[in-house]
This record gives sequence, structure tokens and C-alpha cells, in this order.
Amino acid sequence: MFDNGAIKTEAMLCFNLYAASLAMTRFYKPFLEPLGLTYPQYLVLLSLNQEDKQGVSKLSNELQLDTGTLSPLLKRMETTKLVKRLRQADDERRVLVELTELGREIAAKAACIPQCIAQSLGPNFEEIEPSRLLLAKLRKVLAKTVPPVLAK
Amino acid sequence: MFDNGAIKTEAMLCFNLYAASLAMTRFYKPFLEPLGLTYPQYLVLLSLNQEDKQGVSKLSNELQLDTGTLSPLLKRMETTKLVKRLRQADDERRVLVELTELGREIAAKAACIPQCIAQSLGPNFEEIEPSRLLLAKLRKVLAKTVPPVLAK
DNA sequence: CACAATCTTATTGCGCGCAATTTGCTTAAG
DNA sequence: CTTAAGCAAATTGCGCGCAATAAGATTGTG
Repeated sequence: MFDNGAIKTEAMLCFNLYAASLAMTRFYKPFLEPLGLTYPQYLVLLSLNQEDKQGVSKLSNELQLDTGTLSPLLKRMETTKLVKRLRQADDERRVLVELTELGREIAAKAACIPQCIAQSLGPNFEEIEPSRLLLAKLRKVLAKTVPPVLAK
Repeated sequence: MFDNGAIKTEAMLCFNLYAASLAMTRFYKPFLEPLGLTYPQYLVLLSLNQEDKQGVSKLSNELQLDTGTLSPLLKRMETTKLVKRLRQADDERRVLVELTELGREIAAKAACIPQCIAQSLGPNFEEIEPSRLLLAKLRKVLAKTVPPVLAK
């Protein structure tokens, strides 16, 4: 109707990114719930299935989540028997996170979810998937660009 | 080195979306903090600046956040004097959210942030911005696709 | 009018994200 | 050996997201 000159959230990259990410997490939920997983737990499981016995800081670096997020998350995954946490013998500061047998089973079941998602979205998925490369680039650029308010 | 056949998070659309969204929110933080805003509060402010006196459910629909998120968020924005909440006279169920004078001032200051971000990212931004349309599409497709596990 | 069904918002509870601080361990320097 | 500096993980505190539930207002039906 009228346009008061204000920015439309719809027209902003950041809002569409934010809303799309939340929508994706919601979409995964019915797939993950039967497996007793939350979305970030699912990512941890995948990362460990790809490379087991990572330290907390390795996972932190891999998934770009800090220890304030990961520590309690891993504790919960330990109580649900998905992982074990063990102190590294030669450096007791480090904690290695290892998949249990159950963890590997759940990871195996979870492995097909991305294809399920893709299939659910049908031809739309083919159209959208190429944004993955742009998002990977965006994520890296954002991570390494110095916040300019602080620069100098 | 070795590839055990497991999925790489790096290769997944959903992970890149998730990580990029978090990275974007982090990137916004130093711009928003001086204004006393969090990222979702910033979105609410923009939405109200675009159209004032929206009901809670209108905002919910606009930003795709539910009332469990918005109710306490709006309450916090009321205590920081950014908005006022008033019951609609002819339907007391409804709550209209209105920008205060301060709210409009902060919204005005916040309006230039996207350009600041774009400028900070330099030529990378031009490369990445086109993903906005794909993300908008993704968000809509995800919202209206019936979760297939539940379908039938 | 009575009263059930519906609608709108608020509340509760839990799991993130993340800044700031703390704890325990390791290494470096005197 | 001692002590300071640095590192890895955990804890604390707060603000989301969101499911589930509740509370209050309105509408529809008899």
C-alpha cells in the first residue's frame, strides 16, 4: 500500500538467512525426535561419526559453537548414552568425546535424513541446494572479517 | 586423509545454513549492542518501523516466531522503553505493539546497519547477496511443505 | 441467556548460543 | 622447586525458540 521508506525485513539477506535457518531446524525436528536428538546434537553426532574421539575444542571449531554450548550439550548426550567422555591421559585438561555403540547406531539411522529432506522438498530442493556454496562462503567470510566497529 | 563414507557436515546445506545464520547474528552483535538491542529485537523494531501497531500474532506471522518467543521479548522491549503494549479496545484479546519515540529513534539509527555490514564485507557481499532470493524461497517452501513423516 | 468452541496472548519448562568467570592442568621463567 | 602465565573445559547468567498448557475474551448455537 504505502511505503514509508523503512527497510522491509523481507528484503534483507540477514532476515531471510535467520528465518530460513529456523525453518530448516523445525523441518528436521519430526525426523530427529524419534531418534531422541535435537538439531545441534545431530550435528555433533555426524561430526563424531566422521571423526571419532574429538576433543571439545575440536568440535567447537568444527561446528562453530563455544564450550558454553557444547559442555552441557555433551553432558546431556552422555546421559542419553550416545557418547562417552574421557580425559586424555597425557593431558588431563583435554576431554575426548567418543561415540558409544548406541551413538553409532543412531548416527547410522540419522545418516539418511538429508536425503529424506531433499526428497520431501522435491524439485524445489534442486533449485535451492546451490545456495550451499554461497552459505559456506558467507560463513567463512563472516568468521574472518574483523568487526569493523572495533577495527582501529 | 581417509574417508569412512560418513556424511561431512561441511557438505550439508542444513549445516551451512545453520552456521551461516549464527555467524551473521554474531557479526551483527557489535552493531546492535551499542543500541541495546539483540538480533531478534532488532527484527521486531524493523518490522514495527515498517508498520506500527501490529498485533502480537501479526508480528509472529511476519517474523515466523511464536508467542512463546515474542511475549517475553516484547515485555523486555517494554521495560527498555522501546515499545508500548496496549489492549485493543474493541477486542480485548488483542495486544497492539507500538513504537515509542525512543523506539523510532533507535530504529532510525539501526536502519543503516545492513549497509554497514555490506560495506564491511566488501566485494564478498556482492557475491553472496544473491543467495537472499534462494533463502526466501527455501524459507517459504519449508514452511508450507507438510512434514512427510506425518503425512498419512 | 447459557455455554461450548474458538481465538489471542501469556506462562512454564527445556535446550540451546554465548559472554564472562572459574577450575584444574600444563608449561615457562626465575 | 616455585610461581606465574597460559590453556582446556566447565559453570553461571541471560535471551531466545518452541512445545505444551493456561487464562481470558469472543463467537456461535441452542
